[in-house]
Amino acid sequence: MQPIITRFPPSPTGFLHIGGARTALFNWLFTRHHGGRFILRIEDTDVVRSTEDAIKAILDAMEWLGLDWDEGPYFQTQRLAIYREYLNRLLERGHAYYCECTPAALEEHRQAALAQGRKPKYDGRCRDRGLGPGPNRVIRFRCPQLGTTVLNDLIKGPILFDNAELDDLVLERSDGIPTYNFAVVIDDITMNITHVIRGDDHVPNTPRQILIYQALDVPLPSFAHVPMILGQDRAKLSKRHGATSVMAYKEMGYLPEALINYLVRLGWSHGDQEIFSREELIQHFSLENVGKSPSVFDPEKFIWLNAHYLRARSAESLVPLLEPFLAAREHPKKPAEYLAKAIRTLQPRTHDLVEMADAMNFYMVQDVSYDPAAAKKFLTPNMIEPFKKLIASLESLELFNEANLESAFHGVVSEMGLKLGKVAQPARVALTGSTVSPGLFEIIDVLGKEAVLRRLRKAVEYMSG
RNA sequence: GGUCCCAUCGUCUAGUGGCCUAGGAUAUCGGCCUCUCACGCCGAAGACACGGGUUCGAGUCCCGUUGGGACUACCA
Repeated sequence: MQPIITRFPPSPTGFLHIGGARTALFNWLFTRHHGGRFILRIEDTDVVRSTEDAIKAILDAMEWLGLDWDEGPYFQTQRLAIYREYLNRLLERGHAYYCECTPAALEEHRQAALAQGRKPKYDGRCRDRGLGPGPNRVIRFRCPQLGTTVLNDLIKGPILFDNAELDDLVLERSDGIPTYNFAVVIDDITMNITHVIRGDDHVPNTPRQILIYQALDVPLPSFAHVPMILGQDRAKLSKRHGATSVMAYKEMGYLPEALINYLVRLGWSHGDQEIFSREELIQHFSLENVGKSPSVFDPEKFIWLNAHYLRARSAESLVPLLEPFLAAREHPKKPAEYLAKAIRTLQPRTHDLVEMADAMNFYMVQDVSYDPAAAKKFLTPNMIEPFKKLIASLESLELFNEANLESAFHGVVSEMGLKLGKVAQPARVALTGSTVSPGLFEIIDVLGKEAVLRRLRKAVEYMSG
């Protein structure tokens, strides 16, 4: 059995988006599962729209997601000689021909056909003129007009196309650069690609590509077309659906393992399992379990997964990931140990790193500012006495740990004949400025004796003033 | 318009003719836990688009209808 070789061929005309990332992921998983080779190929034949920035952005995103490749990146614009060679073979065998129709004339034809309700396809007027090379001439593929072409799709099953529906597509532009449909075939042939796994928006292209394989008399790879990812309006996911770039999610505080897990479950399943480690994914992934229908991108489920992975990670590993977000909020640097301890209290309470960085605020500042409503409700003069007792009790504590803190609190509370809640909320406001926070004793433990006493005294001052 | 694809809770999905009184997840709602908020746990509500066949039996197979989507470039 021949080794499996797949490829991911983004065109560098923009960032790596969610749909492309899932296609890359499926290719990667399929390849890793079978122990094959995964090739990265940059399809930059659209020289007008391709940019260096986009190439870098795509590579960065692949790296962030942990989708490593075994070969490449190859660039199509560096392979022009190869395309030329295959083009000559096609020309020699009469499978291709020169055409001198101008884009303007073609466009006019299209419009006319559309206006009359006819199918807008190239009419083949240069087909048999026996034209040779010349300025402003393109090379077209001589498409068989009879018969049917069958695409045996691994996901969708057999799909039949009537060749009469196809027209003579352009293989090489007038500037000598091949078009996508030609370059992709030649690359897949010369790179020995065994499985072409791509979005099903490519299905209509496939019969034309198959015809080129046949004209060249080379064997076909296997094709697998995965359904689209749609936005919430059920249209193909695009910029207008909000964030669609992979790296935008990094900036929004998402974890790569969450994106991977979310994306893989869009179209693929393994029974009822929702959470997968990368190893499990490689172990279980197969094309047979890829569904046929498109799926809607659901930010709510994605955020749930992200929160899950945020909780699953060690607090220590989160420190370097969170630091840029903290720095963006202009907090001074704190020791990693302190940050990890603080992060641990926030892990079950936040869904992403942005939320976490915001929630970190009271751990990062010198003095907290009170939420006005919270202060008004809880920092009332009747709390002065309990707070003073609390301060005295905490001051005398040798070991400032959660257990001792808890008994110190309970001591004060019962002495005053109060419920813990009566003191806890005011203390929370005093320490964090807010009525919502991690557990009181966790906070105190992280903040440390000095900061806690300082904030409690400030609160007493506030209540007295 | 033409060609092609698709169709199970709002969303992601399990289901490959009897195990389905249709399962899980998320979101929603209720309860428990509790120093607040989360987490966690328990529970509720919620789907086989419709119509014909085939079959002893259909969510599962076939046909049609409807609905949605993709493509229709010297973009990829």
